[in-house]
Amino acid sequence: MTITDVASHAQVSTTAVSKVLRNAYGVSPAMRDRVRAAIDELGYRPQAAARAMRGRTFTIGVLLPHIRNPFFPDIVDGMTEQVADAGYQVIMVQGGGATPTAERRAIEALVDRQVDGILMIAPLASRTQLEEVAATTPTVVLGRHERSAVYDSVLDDDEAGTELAVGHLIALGHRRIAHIAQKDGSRSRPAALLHAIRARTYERVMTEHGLADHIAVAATSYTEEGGHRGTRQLLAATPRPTAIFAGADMAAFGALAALHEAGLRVPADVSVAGYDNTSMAALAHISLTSVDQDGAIMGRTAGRLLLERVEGRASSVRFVVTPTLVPRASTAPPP
Amino acid sequence: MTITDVASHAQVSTTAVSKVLRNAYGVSPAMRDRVRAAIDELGYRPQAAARAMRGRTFTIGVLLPHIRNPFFPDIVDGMTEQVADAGYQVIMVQGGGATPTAERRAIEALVDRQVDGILMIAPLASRTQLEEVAATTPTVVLGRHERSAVYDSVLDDDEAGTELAVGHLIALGHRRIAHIAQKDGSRSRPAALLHAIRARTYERVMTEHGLADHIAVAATSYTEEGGHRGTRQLLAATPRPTAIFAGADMAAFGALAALHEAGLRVPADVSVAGYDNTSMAALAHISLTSVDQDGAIMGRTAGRLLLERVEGRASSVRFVVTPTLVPRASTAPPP
DNA sequence: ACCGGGATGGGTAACGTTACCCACAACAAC
DNA sequence: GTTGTTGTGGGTAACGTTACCCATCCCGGT
Repeated sequence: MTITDVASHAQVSTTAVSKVLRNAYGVSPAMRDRVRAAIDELGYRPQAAARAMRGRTFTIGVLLPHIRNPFFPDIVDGMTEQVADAGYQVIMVQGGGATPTAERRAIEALVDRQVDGILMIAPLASRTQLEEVAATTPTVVLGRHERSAVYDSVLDDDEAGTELAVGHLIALGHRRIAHIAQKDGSRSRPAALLHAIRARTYERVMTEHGLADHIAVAATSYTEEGGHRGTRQLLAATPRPTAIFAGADMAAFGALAALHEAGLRVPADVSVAGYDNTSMAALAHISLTSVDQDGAIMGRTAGRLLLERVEGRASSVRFVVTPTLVPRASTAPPP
Repeated sequence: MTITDVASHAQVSTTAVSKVLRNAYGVSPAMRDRVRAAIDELGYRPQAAARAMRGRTFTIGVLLPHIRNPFFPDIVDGMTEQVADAGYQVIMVQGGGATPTAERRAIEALVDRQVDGILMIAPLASRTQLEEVAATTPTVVLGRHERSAVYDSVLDDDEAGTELAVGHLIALGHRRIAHIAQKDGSRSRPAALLHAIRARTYERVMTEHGLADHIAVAATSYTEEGGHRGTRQLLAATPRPTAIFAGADMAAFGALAALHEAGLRVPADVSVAGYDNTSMAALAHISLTSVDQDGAIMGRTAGRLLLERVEGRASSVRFVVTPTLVPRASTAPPP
């Protein structure tokens, strides 16, 4: 079932069919209808691979660190909503999270498949690597703060978000506030990555409030397991922290588990705050104070920017959303 | 950067390069080394689209109902682990969950991209539709109980799992046990889908224990929102149920939220059990009794079966995992 | 009657890779 | 010496689609 079959069935040339498929110029309404009818009748569907050889694949690739984080679906759904109408399909690949090698392979997989645009969520790769990809394929990077002339950026103001969270804990009277950060395996360790910003801002805010001596960071990862391990490290200190600011809700969940195992009550003994305001954080049994960033808008914007780039825009755009604090029951004044 | 460039750089034919790339027969070790060197030197990467025109794409497509359910990552990770060594890349598409139209589009997207194999997780499509796809592309269906000669099945013994959960509640002394099920939008409504099995088995177990009069089902969806809405429906009955068996952990989380809002304590007033034993269920603050099924093994097996089919196996395989019950603090004797 | 130009449709050469064949050399068996 | 056989390498025609170009036709203006 190829374009040739459709052409002979509709008594037109393959060129005509191709034009109809692409809404190209030079087709009379009569022919369009005839071709459309033939396509429906035969149930024809164009092969993406053959299209890729000459033109577009109508595919947007999304690189996710992993699909465990409940914040990513918001982004992906926003993206899908935005590009579906234009006939684009969203495909996702997992980047393997902590190891830059796995991420690199995932990005290459998207490039090899000639997707028309790539959204990379918090990639670990060096800026040079990202720009190499962006030189070939329209690219939007989400969650990194550096500016680039070749790709667009969509990000949350992580400084503001961190200030909100840490400021909230300080306002409650906490002084020994610890932080759970993500340690990535990359040698280059781009300082512009969101977790680096959050960690740095945590230290800055602590210092500005005269709490530099109480800075304590467990560099594990933004996962449940990382939060668990990080909390155990932090609890080993004497005196132990009275509050923990986790760089992501997932890590905060792990922190809650570790605190419970240690026999500590939240928030009576230790307060916990997260970041991302995932739906799980709102559950009554968890009720996690968290920083909210609008993932759906970020996803939609990323989609729009990619479509613009596919259509030819060359200038670089930077879109920043402002986070808000959602205080819940996991934070309270220190004991 | 094409195969021709590599060929001329290595002073061999394109055929030779192609053979090396595919590990095909008819290459001397000397030539293989020479070609490999040229490939590395030039940083050549084969274009998936061009390969797809003649041969394989080395891509496995995974259809997910959505990426919000924390059980799916286990499956995807198992799959990835299994096929990565063979050089395959896993790409994921979202099926839109409740609407068969969105799912159909997602499946078509995978077929159009000529993936070498497809894993469909709990698809809603009719068996006929699935078999049409499977006739063209090696297919593994996860979470459906019907037998097919053209695709392989990987599933959890949902009858056994449901018996464990409902039996556990009955053994605790509950009689008014309600169920939260998934209502799919399909007209055909395949009875072999996992949620249909769970609902049917729930009714059977209740009946077998003489509790037919206490059967109460809220047909919403296996999501947090569905669990929330379903629970509100169930609580409207008088007398209200003393236990809720949600067909999935996600729905159980929604149930916990709704119960909390209604001022009911878990498990003192109402017990709650889920299915999937997601990592969230284990959190101390939630401590949800749940049915565990090994997603990693299911994913690995699905990967193995797909690779076998790509290699030519035509017979049909069915792989069933046996679930276990993980009792936690969300279930207790009725008040 | 002639010309110009817009609208419409088609012919055809790519795109990068692989499957299928064939060619040749080296060597063993008769 | 002839005949297979095996190992090794290359030539080439596809695969399905689109971009580019060219051929008509029709209409209005001179």
